[in-house]
Amino acid sequence: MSARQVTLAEVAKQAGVSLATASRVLNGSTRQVSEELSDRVLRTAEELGYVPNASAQALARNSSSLVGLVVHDITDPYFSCIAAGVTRVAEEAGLVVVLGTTGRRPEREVELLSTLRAHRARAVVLAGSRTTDRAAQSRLAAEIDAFTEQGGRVACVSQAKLGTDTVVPGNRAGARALARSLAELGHKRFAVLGGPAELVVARDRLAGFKAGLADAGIAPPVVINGAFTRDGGYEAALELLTSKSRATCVFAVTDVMAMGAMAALRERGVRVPEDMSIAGFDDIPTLRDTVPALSTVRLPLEHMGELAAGLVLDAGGDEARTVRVAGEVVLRASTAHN
Amino acid sequence: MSARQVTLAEVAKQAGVSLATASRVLNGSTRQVSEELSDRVLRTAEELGYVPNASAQALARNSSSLVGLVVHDITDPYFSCIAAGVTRVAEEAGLVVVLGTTGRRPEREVELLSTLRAHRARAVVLAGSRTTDRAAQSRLAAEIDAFTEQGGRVACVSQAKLGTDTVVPGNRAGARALARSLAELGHKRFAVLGGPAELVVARDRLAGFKAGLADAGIAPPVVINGAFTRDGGYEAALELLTSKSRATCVFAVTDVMAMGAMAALRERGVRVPEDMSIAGFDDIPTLRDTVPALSTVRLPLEHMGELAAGLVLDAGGDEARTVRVAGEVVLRASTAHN
DNA sequence: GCGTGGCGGGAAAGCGCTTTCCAGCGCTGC
DNA sequence: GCAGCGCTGGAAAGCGCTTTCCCGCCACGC
Repeated sequence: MSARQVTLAEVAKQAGVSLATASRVLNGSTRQVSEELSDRVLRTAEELGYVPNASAQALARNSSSLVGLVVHDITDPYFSCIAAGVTRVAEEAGLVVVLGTTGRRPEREVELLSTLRAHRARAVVLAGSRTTDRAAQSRLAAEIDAFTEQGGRVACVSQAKLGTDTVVPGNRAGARALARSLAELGHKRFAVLGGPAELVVARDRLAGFKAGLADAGIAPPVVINGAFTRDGGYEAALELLTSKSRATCVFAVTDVMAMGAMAALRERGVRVPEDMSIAGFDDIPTLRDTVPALSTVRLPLEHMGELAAGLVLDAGGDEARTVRVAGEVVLRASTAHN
Repeated sequence: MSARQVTLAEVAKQAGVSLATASRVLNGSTRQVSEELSDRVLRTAEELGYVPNASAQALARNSSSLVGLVVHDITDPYFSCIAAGVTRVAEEAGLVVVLGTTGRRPEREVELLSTLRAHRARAVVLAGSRTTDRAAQSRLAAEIDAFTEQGGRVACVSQAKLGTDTVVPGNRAGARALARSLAELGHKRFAVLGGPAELVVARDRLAGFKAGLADAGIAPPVVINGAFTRDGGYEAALELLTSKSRATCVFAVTDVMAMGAMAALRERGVRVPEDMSIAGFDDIPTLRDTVPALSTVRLPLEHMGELAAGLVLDAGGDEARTVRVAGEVVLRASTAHN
């Protein structure tokens, strides 16, 4: 146990070259090394099972191979899809992904960013949805500044007015298009199961949906806010049912909430789509096999993760770049004509 | 941009103390520092926005705060649940989780382990399912040895004869109990949608299921192997249907495969559970709202992640420890009396 | 023949921290 | 009164690497 790790110095000594030469061979510096020495070093390194000490490299180079990924909840398929995209790109670039979960606590996001700064992470992707809480936002902004000051790059997925690179899904436009499509099905009275009022994503989707209804000349929807989770959707749907609303179609601002809502409807004997149509947002792959199949707005989540990682990994200028990603309305069995 | 990072030396100088003292104050060494100096250091550190350089600390202490987590596919809810458990425990312990995904390629697992070794990760949780491929296993074993040699700890989730700490779900026992429960429903002819033959988890579940059927005096099931994914389940179910098997109940070795299978059945007009009962394994939370609700064997996935992280984080002896986790049969609407 | 420049190799100075070792000092015990 | 001890503070030696700087060597041109 605990045999000491093989160091570059040992490799160099064994190969009969200097530390500098060994280093140059084993990490591909700009400097040339004669083939003979190079071979010798490579061979000894192999024999000894040399693995460079990443901390030492990071220290000497003043830059690490870490990329941060901050999500609210990795079990939420929305985030795990994005995470998959980010890790794929990062791993291809030979980088290592550090996963941080916030449990939706803004202060945790700040902590994580600070930890990542301590590790001199090269970049970080913030996949959490921004809030409108001013205090939290400004602390976060300060951390982000500190992080970029230090030479790290930051990208956000979803709305962010933080001056960072951003991948922006078409929340507003997608929800608006969805509303119009649903209106075309003949529905006149709508309800929306919204997320927490301070979540920008939730607000955008709600606003977009309202706009779409307005486009179609339909009265504004009943809005019920719940947590941004399956249970939030469940509770909100129950509330909707007890409210005696006469809505015939309900839009849950995420697929996950829609699942909860459908469970609630089912329990109360409300049939989908016969008694009530329901639509979600995101088009979570794992949920595509549900019955009735959920109408939704498809977002290329994994691709969004890739895009964010791409933004954050190529140097880019000082300009904050924004990549827009469109949502595509997908009507399935959970919404019917009315 | 790129303002130089505040170092301990600057803090020390500013506070008028030595480097040693500053270090002692800011990281809580065993040594005492007078309250006066301590306060001064703390205050200056705060003022300057000092954040210790994790790489330098890791180098000096020869141990980092990184914990590796290796999974096949983070979008698979099985893994994302485990990941959630691991990250929770790690974060509580003040550690940082490095996420690696293998895409089910054994060599990638080895690579990741080597990277984690380079980073002097303190520990790693391997959540991928072991295979029976001897070559791959031995390379992995070598990497694991190298890792532990260097002082790191390794834990596996699910079967592993690699001499590491392990969290073992009751795959065999769970599947066996499930088979008996299904037999009690009156089914006589069974089919199993198994995973790839070399996956230990898949084999165990299959073996357990067979044993359970034998217990009930029922003929062995038709077995169709497919990929360990939703699509694998879908394909396998199609194959089952075209095989003209007369099974009335099918067991998919994972919930995710069961979802694919149900989709296939639905497409072919086979009603669940009227025409065919179906059961899965894992009890993935995200899938609990599906209709018909899936009968399955519940595994406390998130808790398993916590257990694995726990094993790998408390020092423990040299003994490889094993924690067994029981599966609990949960019959729901997808299985009916026959 | 000698200055020049390019090139491969090595010595050594860091990178930012931890930790050992030593110095000084105020107490205690005889 | 003094040796001895415990305690706090600082100097300095690393930790394992990268990279600058320098040196010697070998064409080459005049």
